[in-house]
Amino acid sequence: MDTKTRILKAAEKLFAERGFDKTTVDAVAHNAKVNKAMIYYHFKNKNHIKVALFDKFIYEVINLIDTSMDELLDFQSPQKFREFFFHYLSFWEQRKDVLRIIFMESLKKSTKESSLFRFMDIIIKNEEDKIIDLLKKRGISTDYDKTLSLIADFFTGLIPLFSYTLYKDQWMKHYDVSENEFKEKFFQAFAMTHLAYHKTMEEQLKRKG
Amino acid sequence: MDTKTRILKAAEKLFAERGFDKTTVDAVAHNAKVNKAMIYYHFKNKNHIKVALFDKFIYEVINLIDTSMDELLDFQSPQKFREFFFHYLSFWEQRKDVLRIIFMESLKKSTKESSLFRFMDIIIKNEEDKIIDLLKKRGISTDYDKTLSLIADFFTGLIPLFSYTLYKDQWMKHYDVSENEFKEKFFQAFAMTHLAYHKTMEEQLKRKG
Amino acid sequence: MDTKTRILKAAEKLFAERGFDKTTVDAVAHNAKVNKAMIYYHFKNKNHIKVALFDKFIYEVINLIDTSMDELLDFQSPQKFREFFFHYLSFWEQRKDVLRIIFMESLKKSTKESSLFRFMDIIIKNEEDKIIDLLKKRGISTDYDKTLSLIADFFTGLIPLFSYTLYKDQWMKHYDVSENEFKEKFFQAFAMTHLAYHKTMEEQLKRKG
Amino acid sequence: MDTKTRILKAAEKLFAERGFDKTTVDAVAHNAKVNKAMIYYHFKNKNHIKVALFDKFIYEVINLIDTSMDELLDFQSPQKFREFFFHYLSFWEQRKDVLRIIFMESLKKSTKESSLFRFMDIIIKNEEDKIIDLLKKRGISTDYDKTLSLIADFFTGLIPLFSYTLYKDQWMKHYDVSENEFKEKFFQAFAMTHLAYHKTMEEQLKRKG
DNA sequence: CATGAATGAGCCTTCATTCAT
DNA sequence: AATGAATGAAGGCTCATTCAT
Repeated sequence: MDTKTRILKAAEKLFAERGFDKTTVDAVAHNAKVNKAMIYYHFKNKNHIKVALFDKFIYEVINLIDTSMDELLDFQSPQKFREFFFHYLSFWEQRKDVLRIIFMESLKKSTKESSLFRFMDIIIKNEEDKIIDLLKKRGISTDYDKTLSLIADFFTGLIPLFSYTLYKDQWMKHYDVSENEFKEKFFQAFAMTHLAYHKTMEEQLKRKG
Repeated sequence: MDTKTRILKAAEKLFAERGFDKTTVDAVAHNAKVNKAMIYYHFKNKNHIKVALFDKFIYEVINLIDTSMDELLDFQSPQKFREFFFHYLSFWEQRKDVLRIIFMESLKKSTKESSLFRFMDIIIKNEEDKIIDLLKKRGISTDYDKTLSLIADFFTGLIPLFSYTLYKDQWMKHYDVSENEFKEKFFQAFAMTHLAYHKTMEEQLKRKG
Repeated sequence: MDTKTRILKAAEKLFAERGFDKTTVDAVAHNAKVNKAMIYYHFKNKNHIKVALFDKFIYEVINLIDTSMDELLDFQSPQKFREFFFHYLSFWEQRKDVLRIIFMESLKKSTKESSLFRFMDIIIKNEEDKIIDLLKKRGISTDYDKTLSLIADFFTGLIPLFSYTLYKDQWMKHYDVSENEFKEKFFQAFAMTHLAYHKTMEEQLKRKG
Repeated sequence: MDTKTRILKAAEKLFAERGFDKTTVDAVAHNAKVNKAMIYYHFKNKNHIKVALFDKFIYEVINLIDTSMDELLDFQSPQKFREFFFHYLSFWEQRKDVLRIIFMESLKKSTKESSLFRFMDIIIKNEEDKIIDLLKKRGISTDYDKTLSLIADFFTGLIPLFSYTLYKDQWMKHYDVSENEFKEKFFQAFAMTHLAYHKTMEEQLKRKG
């Protein structure tokens, strides 16, 4: 693994652990087994490590969508949706550290970091496209409220999903729940809520023609 | 306003703005128009300001529940639920700065801060009690899955609600949506999802007896 | 001596010794027997120490002029001129360290430091005023070339004087000349050159009426 | 232009601009469009670049004297002196960057750099020789005060000349004087002062026999 | 000759915390 | 309760110099 990658790996780990501001460049260097000056050889400054981390993440998200998300979205078949859901979840679980950093940074009122919206946009846009395709295929109207859909996807779809990923460990420990039970019941809750939204939407559209 | 309160106010504002770690004690002192040493007269150290902030918040949450949340929860009457929802929301919007800080801190993997769970517990416990009361009053079984309920309340109820509060400004700006439209549609989305969960639950229990 | 003064004294000494850029804030702190952080308590940054130094110097120059330079300029009486000259010189010799710093900094092409001109202006302006007074008193025309006078005062009056002050030690050592001989002969040289200029000027003006 | 020359050119430019200490080897490398390590291939260290620069300069000064300063010094003919003066000046103006560096460095109290004296010596020595030749040719005594002559040449001859060169740009800008006026009047001032010295000297010697 | 990467020491600046009054 | 000054320990960043290729 080359120096730059080692630095990014270490930074990701430490930023997620302690937060960006509490992580020292020294610590990153040490953790990456790299001379501190090397960090400034590869990155303009501490902030730029974060930027690089986020850029790389966005790139991976785009890749995920391009390579493995074809035809996966099917609310009709419970079995297929289940598969898709857990596959999707596992991707975010693998990137939970970057997710964590993005959320931490996006929570600062003073943030100029728009990475949260940058990648949320990508995902939602993709989902929207899929849904419109689906509706068209089934001969259903696509004349739905885009803003409502956006809000629902963001706050009742993605946010719960990411929160699950980010608070999973703390949650299991605090409520003394096993991973399997947690996973299974979160899926049930998610299906009962966000999925309910998609079904309601579809029915409304069907009635329209 | 006395010194201690001024310090807490300033800290709340700045922590929310820049994050706890990026906020200097100097800045807090300056913003509170207080000599820096006074901060150490009133608080053991920087971390204790945060602790005091969180404690005060928990206290307020308990107060909210004790004083103004009687009989408000009624999923049967849409009008009443609507009222309750916005009343409830306005409380969180008033405390959004502390909420922001709590979430930021709770996202750190290394956090020993349990404030998020501390106050989530209070709210969920309260809601549970209300629901059980309601079920009993209607003669419905109270034999529901506690863990599932907890998960649903946490991830599909409170988390979307708080996220709405915390990302509201960024959201409106990024998607160029007016506050009224945003508010109204968020309510719709929330009703379609989390409320759907409560209804499904109730029906299941009714069948049980 | 208070902290701020100690810092300035130490900075003056070290900047003159090693140059501004080669002097570390650590060294200043150490030399002033002050905690390094105190420097940043009293001065915004390293550069501001220099600024404060220069400002103080300008202030002293103004003071010198206001308090002790009345009626001293008299090219007619060799004895009086001699006295004046050495008195004047001794002032600059006392401030040679700041002078040295000002010259070093002003030599940088990229300098935004105008301190050299700031204080040269003050001195030249003062000298001009004196000369005009003198000429008027003697009923001589004051219609002389201001720019020429400025150039002459600057490059053949002040610059040699300051250079003498600044290179004195190196000079004596390099050419193995005693202080007395050096002083005396520099005076002779100065009298033969810059004084010659003043005399030539006066004669020309006399002829004009 | 070969690498070594490019490095020297870049160093000269940057040292003059920012000062030796404020110039980084990186900047020199970048400016010379040379890999940083190449600098250490050609020069022992940063300081040696300066040394090389000064050595080259001394060499050029010697060359100047050897090739183009024969019989130029003639205080008798104003026209000839004028020509000589501006020719001489133009040489220094071409080397103003090195001159600037030499002066900056020589001003440091702690300097071990003797380059200023090294090249001043060469020039003064040369001038002295010329003058002695001249005096002999005219049958005038050569029994003059060497130290006085040295001091006069240094502080009222060369120093004003170099100062003119080094402060020219700042001066013109600060006092809003055109280059032509500045040049012409500086010559006048110089003639009235330093030239006056030479004339006085000669007269004194003539009287001696 | 040439280059990209590496290194250790050090520099300016900041910060949480304390002290004397 | 209040304040200005002080302190030690970092923290981010830079720099001269070197190495491997």
